[in-house]
Amino acid sequence: MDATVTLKDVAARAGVSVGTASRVLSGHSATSPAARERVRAAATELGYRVNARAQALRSARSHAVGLLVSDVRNPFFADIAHGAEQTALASSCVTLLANANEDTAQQDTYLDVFLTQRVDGIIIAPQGEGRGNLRALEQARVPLVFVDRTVDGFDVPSVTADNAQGVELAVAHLAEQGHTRIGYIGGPPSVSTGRARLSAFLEAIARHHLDDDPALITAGDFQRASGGTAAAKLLASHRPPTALLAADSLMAVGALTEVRQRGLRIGEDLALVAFDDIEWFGELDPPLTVVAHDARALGATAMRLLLDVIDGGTAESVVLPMRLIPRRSSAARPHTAASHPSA
Amino acid sequence: MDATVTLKDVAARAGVSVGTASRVLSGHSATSPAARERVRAAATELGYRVNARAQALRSARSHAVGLLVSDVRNPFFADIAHGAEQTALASSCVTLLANANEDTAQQDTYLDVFLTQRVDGIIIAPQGEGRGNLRALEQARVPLVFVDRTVDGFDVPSVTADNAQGVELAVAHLAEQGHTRIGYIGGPPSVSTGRARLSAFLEAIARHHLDDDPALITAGDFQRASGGTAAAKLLASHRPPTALLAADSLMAVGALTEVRQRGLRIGEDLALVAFDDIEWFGELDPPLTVVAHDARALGATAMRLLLDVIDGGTAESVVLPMRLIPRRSSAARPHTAASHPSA
DNA sequence: ATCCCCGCTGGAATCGATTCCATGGAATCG
DNA sequence: CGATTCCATGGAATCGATTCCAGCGGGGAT
Repeated sequence: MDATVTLKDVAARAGVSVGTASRVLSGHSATSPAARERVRAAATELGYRVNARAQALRSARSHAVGLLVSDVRNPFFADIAHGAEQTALASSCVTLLANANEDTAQQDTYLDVFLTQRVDGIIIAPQGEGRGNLRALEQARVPLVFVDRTVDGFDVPSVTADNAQGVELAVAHLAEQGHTRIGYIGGPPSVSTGRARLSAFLEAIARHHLDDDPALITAGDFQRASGGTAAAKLLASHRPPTALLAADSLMAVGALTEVRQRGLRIGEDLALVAFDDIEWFGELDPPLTVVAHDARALGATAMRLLLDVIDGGTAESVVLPMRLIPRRSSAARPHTAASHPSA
Repeated sequence: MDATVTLKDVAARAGVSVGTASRVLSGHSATSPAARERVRAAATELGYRVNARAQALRSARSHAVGLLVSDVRNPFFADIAHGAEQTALASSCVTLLANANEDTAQQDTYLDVFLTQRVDGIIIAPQGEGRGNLRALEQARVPLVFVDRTVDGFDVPSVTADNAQGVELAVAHLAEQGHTRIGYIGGPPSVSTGRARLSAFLEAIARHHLDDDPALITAGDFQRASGGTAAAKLLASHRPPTALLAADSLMAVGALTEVRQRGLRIGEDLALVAFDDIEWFGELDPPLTVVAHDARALGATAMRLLLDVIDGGTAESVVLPMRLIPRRSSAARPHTAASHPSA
């Protein structure tokens, strides 16, 4: 049971050489049944556990992969982390967790640590323009997979959500309810999902012949507070929107708070649709309509891709579908909204 | 920039032996300024990065620590993970994340993986009675720290919340509002926090001379669904409670849903207080009164303790205080509750 | 019966970094 | 000026597991 039991000890107890012991335990080369049995018995009796560090030094694999997200406290990334980690475990790989905290410098710090630890591969929801260590990764030929986000100019397999489809679902849903003025609370242009969702929104607006007033377009930073600021700006405008579409869940919560403080009722005076489903969005009052992707599947798929690349395969990027989950927050119809007390 | 640059390459380029190169880069032994400069320059030019695996094999430290929680998707554990991980990073240690999924078998699987990876130490929010691999850890003398929960019979430093104080705060708060019949939705007796909070509740009830009707005590499993079941049972009883106290956040959400479905209004017909503050509890309608501990501090403190133990120190267990955050969900006064429509 | 082949084995090299040991040269002191 | 000390350094052993290589013995084929 002691962690300091080494292969040499096992070999000695079994009365064979370390070479034979290794062959038996890794099961690769031919070994005699007698040796096999004795080595296995010795290993069990001594509580032998292979030293992954030594193994990693000799062979190329370390059975450790890095996962770099912006913040696990964001339920969306927590789901990704969980999906990735469970998939890794099934291949007996450990997951090194890293939070970039929306900070490019810390992202670089962690990539450096990953490189030093000689991980077998890295899954990352990248920040910024991909200058710093992201390039170093490519040059070091470390298997890499992007999840949720991508960076232009990198030939790296990715697992993303179908943002265009998601936006279309949301806009179509609101248009169907009769809304023509939809206020958009977007993400930062420095993140690929921020850019993709904005352009998809502009296209969807045009496709559905809705109001393309530039005053209806705002941008936040995917954090809660910015959602409130954006909502305030939209609602204070000359002709306020009758519906809001927020590009992520945290900004949606910020918007929700702001709307309430203005005495407006979501789902009655104003419709609200958010990206990313979070377990408790259905518990809010009113429950929030969302365009959701399966974050856990995102993480699990990314890990599968990564393990494939590590094994020498050539992974193809995957785009997962989004789906609309209509709840009460988008029950508002514009005529009602038109009569709401202006702020 | 290539990951395959080795110390030998650096030494060759600097025109010194590997021994000298190692001494310069680790900065331990005396080296001449000339050698220092040449080695450093060579290392930078080649983009040398020490191989942590090889380093770990030779020296005792691997600069990797394991963190085992039941589920990162639980915001409480996500906070712990974040706090722990950031603290580890400051000591340039990586954090291996593991989800036990409330499953003792998977907990054992992960402990095994950690042992194989030869981590420097492990932080764990333990499950079960501590049979399986938890004992193996103790025997292997791997530095260990318990977080949030403990297991009887283990002499392991821990970082926990002051459950007794938290329960007292909650009960005192409700008693002050005039409640005498408080329904308790507890955790599983297999988890230390479940046991501690229940006994603290019984003591607090006695101390405040409140109704000690055994029908007011229920237990769940810290998962959402069980909170709903428990609430249903409490509310269907002959003399339903006028206030509910839930031993964790997920069960509180379950109870909330159940209460709503019965047409009762939290904060008016019935008071609800929950353990664990979660960012969006203030966004619920009504905002939830909670007894909270700083989960991030819990994780950060646990990591500090662990790093201390790894460095040969003898860490003392820490008990962090809890505090009451009163919000509208506990504004209900019992006389109102008494007149609510019975289910 | 001889030869060859194949399965199994022990021994040794290897991965990359650390650290001990011995040595050479310079510096210091009597 | 000679002897002792000390500092910097190169070389080698080491950590634990894998894998190549050579050899040994047995069985089958001719």
